[in-house]
Amino acid sequence: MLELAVLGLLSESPLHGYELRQRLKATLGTFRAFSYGSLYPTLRRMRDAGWIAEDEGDAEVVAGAPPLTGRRGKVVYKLTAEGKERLTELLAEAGPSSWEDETFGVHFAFFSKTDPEVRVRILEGRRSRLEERREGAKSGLARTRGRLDSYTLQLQEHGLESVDREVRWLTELIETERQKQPRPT
Amino acid sequence: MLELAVLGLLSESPLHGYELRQRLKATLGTFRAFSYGSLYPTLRRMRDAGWIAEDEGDAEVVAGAPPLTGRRGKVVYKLTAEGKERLTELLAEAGPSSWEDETFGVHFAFFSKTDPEVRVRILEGRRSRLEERREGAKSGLARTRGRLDSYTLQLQEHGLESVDREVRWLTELIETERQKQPRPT
DNA sequence: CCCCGATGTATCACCGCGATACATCGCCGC
DNA sequence: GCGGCGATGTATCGCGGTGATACATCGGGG
Repeated sequence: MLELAVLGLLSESPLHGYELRQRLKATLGTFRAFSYGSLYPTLRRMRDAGWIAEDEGDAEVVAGAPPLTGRRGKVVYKLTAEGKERLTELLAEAGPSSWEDETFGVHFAFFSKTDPEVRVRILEGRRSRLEERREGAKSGLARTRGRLDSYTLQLQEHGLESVDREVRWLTELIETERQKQPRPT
Repeated sequence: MLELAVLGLLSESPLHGYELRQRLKATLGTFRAFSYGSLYPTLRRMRDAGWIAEDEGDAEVVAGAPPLTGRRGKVVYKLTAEGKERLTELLAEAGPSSWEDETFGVHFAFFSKTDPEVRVRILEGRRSRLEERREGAKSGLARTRGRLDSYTLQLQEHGLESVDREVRWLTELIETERQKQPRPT
């Protein structure tokens, strides 16, 4: 969810749309881009909801000559108090929604702001989710193996390996987290 | 794109929505699911466009007693002549749209129906796309390395490895294709 | 005999994408 | 000195896909 990412980035420093998008790319890497087509509407939505506000200060930079076409100046956003609360809330979210393909990466990117215990729960949830998926695909594959042409088969197998690889990655991460958190219970 | 997948599956045998979805899962594996929320609207759209038609034959199975709530019986779809043409057209598509993350897998799943030369072009296009992405992410990473916290960094690196892995997979596939197609030019 | 899980069709609100438009700024080359 | 071009910057639109939800039927096992 874009909302979390925006909140997370703004919690470090005020930014405007363009910068936000740059940071998004730098933070999420190959994993996800987030186009302007979703950024700007989201920004508006969040401003209306009160999580973020337009930061006066250098908004007037270009405010002299060109009021043509209805003034389009740089708009800097910053986190409000409610926004900070909302961020805390979202970071604490450890349910199924934080395990999904699209969401997990965003959560992970802001793990340094997340409670250690929540971190482990998200990691484990994600892993079970992937394991389920893997088992489902495996048994499905076993059932239909003969009937599939070689390309379909290769796609399945490559997919399976990808999932497997992520499971191993997660397992390592969980291990590391546990060492940092000797005995949580 | 769902359209291609539906066309591809129906080209083998007539199916109704539920079966279609099962086949979709079996064909695409972990790669993609396609929910009913997109399947049914797409089916309707395609029927209106004339690519597919409702197959009379066992549509009347339950047609006796329960006309309550506006009869909801099993609807079997089959490919029309125009649909067959459309399928051919889509299979020949080797432009950027066939290299995208979401699209590529679908194209690949139906590679056995695709012209060998087109196969190679799609594979190569996909590979360049991924290589670009990898280089972009790499240089971005190099630029911001110090400033990133360890989680963000790990996310980036895992993503990079995933991309790299797919590139290698594609390279093998291209190799294999070339051996089947000794000298195309 | 009843309930439950599989089969089956359908809709809705929401989200994010890609294309597109438009405007300004700074710098490089001619 | 000036013209163009790439980076910076904000914004909208249509579309396709998702997840939740609703509802109905059927077969089989407790």
